[in-house]
Amino acid sequence: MDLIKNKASAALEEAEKRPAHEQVYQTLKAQIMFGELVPGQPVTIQGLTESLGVGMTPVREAIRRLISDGALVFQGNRRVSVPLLSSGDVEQMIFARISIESELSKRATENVNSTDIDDLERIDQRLDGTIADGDVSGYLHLNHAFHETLYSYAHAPILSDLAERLWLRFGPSLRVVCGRFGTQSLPDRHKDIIEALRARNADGVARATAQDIEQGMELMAEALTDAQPTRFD
Amino acid sequence: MDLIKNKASAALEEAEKRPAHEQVYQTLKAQIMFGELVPGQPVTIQGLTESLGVGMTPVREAIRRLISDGALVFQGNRRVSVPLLSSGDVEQMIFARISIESELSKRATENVNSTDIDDLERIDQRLDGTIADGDVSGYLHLNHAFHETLYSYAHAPILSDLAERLWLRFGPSLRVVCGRFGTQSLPDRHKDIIEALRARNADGVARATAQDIEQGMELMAEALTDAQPTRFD
DNA sequence: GCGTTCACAATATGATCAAATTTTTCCGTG
DNA sequence: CACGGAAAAATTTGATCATATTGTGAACGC
Repeated sequence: MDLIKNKASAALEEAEKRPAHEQVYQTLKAQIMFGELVPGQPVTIQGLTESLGVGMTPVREAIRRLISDGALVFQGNRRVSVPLLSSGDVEQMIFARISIESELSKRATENVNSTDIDDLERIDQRLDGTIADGDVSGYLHLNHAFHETLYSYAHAPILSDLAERLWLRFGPSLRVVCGRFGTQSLPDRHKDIIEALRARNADGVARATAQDIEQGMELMAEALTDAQPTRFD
Repeated sequence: MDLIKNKASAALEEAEKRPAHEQVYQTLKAQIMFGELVPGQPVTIQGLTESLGVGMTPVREAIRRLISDGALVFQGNRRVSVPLLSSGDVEQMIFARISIESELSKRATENVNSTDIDDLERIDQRLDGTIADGDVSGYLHLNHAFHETLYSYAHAPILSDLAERLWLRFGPSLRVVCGRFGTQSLPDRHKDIIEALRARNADGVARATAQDIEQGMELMAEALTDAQPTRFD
């Protein structure tokens, strides 16, 4: 009897060399960060073993990692789900993101060469395309790529890791906001960032990054308090 | 009537009932944070299954969580070990710790009552005892307890989580520093923190916290560059 | 309503397979 | 004959799975 592989497992076949638990982790991470899972949605081990076509051990390990990342939450009674953010959570993330990511963009400015900036600009142009098309998924991927690429120039793995962890936390909720308001209402400061980068103006890059973050996160905070006026604590 | 359960036994049962993977995680976390494992030391799954007396699945899950925490590193070829910090790593952690933990102590100041401050002072007094006795292990535990308790007053779980993650990263290396120089050479600003807390001077608390962090981390940075003058990249 | 029972999902173990490191052996060279 | 290095065997460790056990929530009867 040959097992018919579904499309979810087909995505895994790309890098066949890596261990299964690593592949499951990367797959789930992308699904969470780019909002393919809805906040509050329960995540079951057995459901994933079936949809991903692997045993439960790799799935368990991936879920543990994502819980430590804050990308999933353990609901006490053996239940795991995608986190629902409170307005307090978002407020803390705004502070942390501005602190960490401003510094990352400042450090990136010290190290970039013009080729790097060109790469960044190309990503931003494609990003504009997704906004024009209303392509939410593409927008989320390219917006992340823009920031990740910028921060990679800082050569600061520990700070980058902290930033990545924060992105994982708000990914599902950001998707909800985009789904509600569309991509049109998501202004960004990427042009300012690129301009300041070309001028090698580190403080300007940091300031533009902080504004970019604040704009996006404030929008998310509003949408969340709007959607969940009451929370049961 | 045996239907009535008393609180103490219920709490005890709850502690006993924690799943094995959770217990393994907590055990390893403490061992790493308080320096019972040496930086660079390899960590094997089978070694832990024997020393902890549990199966490999709980051990694997705990290790995955700790890798996501940055408390353990995956060495490419399936090997896991306690991280060795470079001076660049320490420098990034200084920035991140000061950013996050200053904010936490600032927020804590807004929420504390005098009982909280008394608790903190009691911890600090016991901490002084361990310094006098040269009790490195006790020092590490109580120093952590002091900061964790202070930050818990901020009611900012996401920021606290980021801080905890950083503590896990430098725990093993801090232990090395203490082992080398003893506890005498570790000055802290805890008295300043408590004083500013009593005055409800949030900026003062934040400043004292930043100084406390900077002093400790700088000492660690010196000791590390001293111990590992050359690194092979 | 309350208590018991039932079904399902999660936890944990041991077995099995694969990969990597270490040790051993063998051959060639000085 | 001794030494060094490469190849191969052996051992150790990691990865995955199948299965048994346990706990949880829900349905049912009282």
